Amino acid sequence: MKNLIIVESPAKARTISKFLGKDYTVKASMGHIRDLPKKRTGVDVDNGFEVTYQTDPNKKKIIEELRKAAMQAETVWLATDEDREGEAIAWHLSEVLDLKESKTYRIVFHEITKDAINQAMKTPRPINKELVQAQQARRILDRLVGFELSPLLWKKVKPALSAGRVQSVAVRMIVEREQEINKFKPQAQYRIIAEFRFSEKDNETIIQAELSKRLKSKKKAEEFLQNCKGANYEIADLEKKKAKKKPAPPFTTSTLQQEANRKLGYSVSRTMLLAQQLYESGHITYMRTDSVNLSKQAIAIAKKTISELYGDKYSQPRNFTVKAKMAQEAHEAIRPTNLNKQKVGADASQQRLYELIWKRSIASQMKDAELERTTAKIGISTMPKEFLDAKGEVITFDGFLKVYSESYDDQKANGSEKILPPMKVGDKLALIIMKAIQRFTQPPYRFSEASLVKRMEELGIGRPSTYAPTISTIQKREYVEKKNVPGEMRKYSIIELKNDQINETEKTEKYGAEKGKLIPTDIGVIVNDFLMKYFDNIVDYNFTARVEDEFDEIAEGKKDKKNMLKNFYVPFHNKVEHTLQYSEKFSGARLLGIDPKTGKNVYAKIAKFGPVIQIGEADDKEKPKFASLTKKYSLDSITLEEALKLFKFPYVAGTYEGSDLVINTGRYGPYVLHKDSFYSIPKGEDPLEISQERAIQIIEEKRKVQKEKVINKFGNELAVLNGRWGPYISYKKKNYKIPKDVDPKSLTEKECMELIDKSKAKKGRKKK
DNA sequence: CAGTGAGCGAGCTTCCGCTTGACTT
Repeated sequence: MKNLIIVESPAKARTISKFLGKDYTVKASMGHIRDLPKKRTGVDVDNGFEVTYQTDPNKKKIIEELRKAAMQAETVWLATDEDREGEAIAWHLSEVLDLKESKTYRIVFHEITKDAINQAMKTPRPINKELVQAQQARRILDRLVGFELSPLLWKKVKPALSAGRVQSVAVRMIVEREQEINKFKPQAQYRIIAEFRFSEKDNETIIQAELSKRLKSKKKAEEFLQNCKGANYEIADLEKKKAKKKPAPPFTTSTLQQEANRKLGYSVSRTMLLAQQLYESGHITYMRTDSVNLSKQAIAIAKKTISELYGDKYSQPRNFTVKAKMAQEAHEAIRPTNLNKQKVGADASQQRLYELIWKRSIASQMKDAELERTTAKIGISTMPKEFLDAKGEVITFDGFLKVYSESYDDQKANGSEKILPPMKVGDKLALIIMKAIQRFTQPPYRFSEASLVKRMEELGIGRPSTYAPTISTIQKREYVEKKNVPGEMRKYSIIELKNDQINETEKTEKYGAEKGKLIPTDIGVIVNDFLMKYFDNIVDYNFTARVEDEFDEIAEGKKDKKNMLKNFYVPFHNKVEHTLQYSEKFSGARLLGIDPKTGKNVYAKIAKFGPVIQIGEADDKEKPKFASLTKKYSLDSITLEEALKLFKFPYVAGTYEGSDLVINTGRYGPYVLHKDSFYSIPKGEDPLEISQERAIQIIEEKRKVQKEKVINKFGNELAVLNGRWGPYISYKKKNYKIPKDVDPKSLTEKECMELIDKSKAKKGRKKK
């Protein structure tokens, strides 16, 4: 073997090996090949922050393969990504594979084309040791922060919690957003809208207009309408303005996650899974990137495709520059590998994601859209200083809008693109109706997974490869929950002026409802309070930005890794030690009041197994009593009355079939206990209010499901069962799918075994 | 994929970034 090229991703390796001849073998490292130990820090803080690396046991096979290939090769080309992590991977490879400097070259390329690779091989360079040092500094800092703060949380708050440079700031953003919303006091204002028609020409067209300012009180709104009684209206001024809209740049990981969430309703992890599948089948470029750059070749193909599909006048090749603060741009933007393919993907959800990527990439290479915005000012004879505005917008050239337009989180469904009828200054208008509608100012929106990623990217916290995992971590630790907020009802008033009569009516509206948003839990709030109190420097929004600057200086050789780490670690570690020794247990205890029965204090706090109510003090002779909070309540809002009710558990809701129906809450939520069997009470029901009838209903429902569960049984190990997602085959504790066109009831034992064999065979193929 | 139902104890938990499998529905 003459040449061995090592890249990070196997899909990339496959593509490259197609370009290159027999003299080249291309292999993938599958990311990092070794790391700090799993169970201990692996950093000798007293000895210049020397580290111990361990090879990942799952990577043994790959490493052996690479080592063998490297020994056989005349030349080894380390072609990992051109960023801090990629440089470190190259260095680890050279260490672990014991590569000889004389036959090892470090190369980088940004486009996966034959030319780019050949060019890269003409300009090899040694491994950049400073950049590797910077990566080590990053890794060590994250490890020390995570492995010192987490155990502190176990001791002071609750076991099995975690904290880190990235996740703790993400939680902080969600907690603070919720606090802002709770603090928010809506202000009422009045919006004046009016409908007119022309009094001297065509009577059909209705013109809608609005007062540009809002009126602060009901009194002012009434006055305004009073003053309009008997008024004449005419067009006082007409203004036409030309405007342009530019297409958004091609997708990065973060913008793809946001748009797929807004337009397709995909979660961040679903988007990444589908994108990975598209990437592995060769349909799109790499999906973890912070670059908006397109290759020259891609721009050229886009130009050709746009001309063919829409005509030359729609094409406008463009280069975009990065917006993201800490972008490292090791890859291109996310785009179709073949921009002339409009539709690809193995299933509907892949196709929809691909279509989105295709449209965004193509639109980014198209002309600006041109618009004409018209504003007509309508004069009111009784109030010479006030004007109502009628606004219209016409698209004079659609440009990129032909293909794609970006969505926004706060997009309001008010269809602003209205067209105004032809009119001129002096045209007289007749009022049909004028309304003063009470409107309330709005609190900020809660974060969705995607808008959280957007904010993280703005602050430079996390990387494209970690956005999705971070979001799942903070949910797994139960710091935040993804939930729907039902919203509440409120009244608002409308004052109408019609035929010179003023009428007031009251209406009801729903407000504050949100879907799939991130909401902090009690534990999330308390851990954040703890970190804000003792480690505000770590959860500072600019902490990452500041250390990133220092990592850059290390990479440029201007700063020493050991000094940087020492300057951070010494005060940090002292603070950890000090907190460990001197601070009380941090339970977020809140005194709710006095228990009328015992006269003892009632607290709401976090205990070892989550949020509880405690009656009495820990150092009393008599041990305090505890009750867990049910889902409905949170620590910072539960009242004394509600808290005392929780001590009702376990209680008897009635009897059934001669046995008690006992209601209780346990490890997995509230349940009904009846004759030694447990029946979960569905989420959303208040377990304190379970009647005998409801308890019986819950039991009967479960019995019915269990009865219907077994469709067919063949011996002890094989059965056709009904599960949450429909019928399936269960065999030796493993489950197998039943094809859609097969009737599960008619399946024989033999047919079942055939299906099982088939699915095993399929798996075998996939492995290869 | 369907059942689990704590709370002295002993020993465990944890970070961020790079990758894709193995699992399944």
